[in-house]
Amino acid sequence: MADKTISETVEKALILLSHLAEGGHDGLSLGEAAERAGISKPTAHRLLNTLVQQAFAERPPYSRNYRLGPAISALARVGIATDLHGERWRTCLAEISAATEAAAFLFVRAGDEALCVEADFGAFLLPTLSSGIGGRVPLGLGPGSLAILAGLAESEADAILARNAPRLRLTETRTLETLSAQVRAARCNGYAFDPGEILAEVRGVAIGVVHHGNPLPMAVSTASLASRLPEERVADTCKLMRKAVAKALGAPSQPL
Amino acid sequence: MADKTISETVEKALILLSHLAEGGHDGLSLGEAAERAGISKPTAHRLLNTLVQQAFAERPPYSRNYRLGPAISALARVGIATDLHGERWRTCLAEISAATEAAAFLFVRAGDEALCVEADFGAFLLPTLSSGIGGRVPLGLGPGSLAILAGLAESEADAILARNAPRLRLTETRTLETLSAQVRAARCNGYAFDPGEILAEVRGVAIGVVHHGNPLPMAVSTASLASRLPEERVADTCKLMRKAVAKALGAPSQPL
DNA sequence: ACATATTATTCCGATTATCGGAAGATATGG
DNA sequence: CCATATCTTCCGATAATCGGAATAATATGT
Repeated sequence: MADKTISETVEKALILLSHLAEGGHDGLSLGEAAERAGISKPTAHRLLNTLVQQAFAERPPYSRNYRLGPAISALARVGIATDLHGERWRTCLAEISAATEAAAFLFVRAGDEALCVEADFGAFLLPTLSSGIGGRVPLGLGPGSLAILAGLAESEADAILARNAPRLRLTETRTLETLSAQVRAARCNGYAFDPGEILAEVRGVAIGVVHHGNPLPMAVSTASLASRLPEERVADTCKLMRKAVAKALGAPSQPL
Repeated sequence: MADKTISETVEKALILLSHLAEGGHDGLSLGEAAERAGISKPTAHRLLNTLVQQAFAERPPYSRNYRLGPAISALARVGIATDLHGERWRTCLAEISAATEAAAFLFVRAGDEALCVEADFGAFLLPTLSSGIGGRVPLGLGPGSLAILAGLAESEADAILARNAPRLRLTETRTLETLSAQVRAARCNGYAFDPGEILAEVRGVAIGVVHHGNPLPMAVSTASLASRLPEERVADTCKLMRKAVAKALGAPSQPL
């Protein structure tokens, strides 16, 4: 269905690999992994074994699951040490921060949380959910989280929201249902907006990072004082963010 | 030829991916990548495109090369933040350090260098080549480097030695040829030994990390004062290191 | 600016690996 | 110890893969 210049088998293996990250230290069982990746169990089995053989995955001694392996760790250490993409994201965030007079953040999904891996507070120090690089937020809290959820399958997003429920600061007017609706809205708008719901007077906008049409489990978000981000400027802010992210990713512009 | 439970296509793609790390920021051209991975150019082209489509690779805007992509960076950040394997390696190094009364290090290959990603100096502060976590050594200098080279194809190892020649402290008795011979010896012995050649009075032993029979571009090494590591204890030290590494990797013991 | 060499990309038919249902094995829990 | 769930292996029909050769795009030298 997709391009003819693409190997479907490898595509499945890579999807499987991406999903393995969600299992964290304990990994995923064969069935879980197969289901999340949308492939049959025998096929998943063969592909996972291939990943294991090449050390991209491994099986914890105490269980029959699969988790990310030493080869990924090696790539990770090298990637971090050589600052593989950090500089480009920092540039991206700096642009956004400068143009919007807001703090800008890059989140990546880590299991059921969003992990802040880059941040640019610009000239203004704001209280934020993640409080900067290394900070974590349960998926469902704040616009960055919502934008990441919007990139996932709806059933998966809802499952995560349910698991994170205790940490999502739910109230009478803020329920799992309203959050799920916000995720759907984000999916359809292409951005997530928090009008000061979580931290009073702090507004945020976030967009998911899309690479070649596939949503990555990453999001770029901004946070600013409500007075600095009137609703009518949200659309403009988004356009600006999308442009900056597209530049960071290279040529292929962000869709929507 | 190999196991029937393994996908050859995916195997090739993963090998390709591993080799992409060697290109650093500039990446590798199609031809280079295909050659290093040992596959034909059309196939490499298709597989690399698949990697690009899934964001595991990307093409720098200014060249036609391929390099590691945002998805790898994302996995990397998550892996580091959740300390995916760090704890196990630290335990491994601590065991080695305690048992041998020597400093212990974990190196991973980063292009033409070895990058120290974990270190345990034990009770003794020694001068070392990499001087600890984050330190870099050109491949060819020190036992850890040699052990990594020993895990590569001979032609590739020699090519790296040649490129690194200016940094390898060559002398009349220490030439590219003797180094190449040391790599071959390490490949056949299963360990690399430095009898104080680089830093006087500092001896080191290193073994490559092997996962399911495939050498990973990683090595565990020790460094201690010459008086503490007489030649006759080298074999024992190696056995001990191999056992510790096998434990760190899970069940499958280190061969040789 | 043109010609040439190099490298990347597309095409396509023969080959071969892949896919997934069903059967068998292994672990888990009562 | 048996029942249940999950994982793993088997195997033939199917469909994707492979790589040589042709073509296109880019880099290099004059």
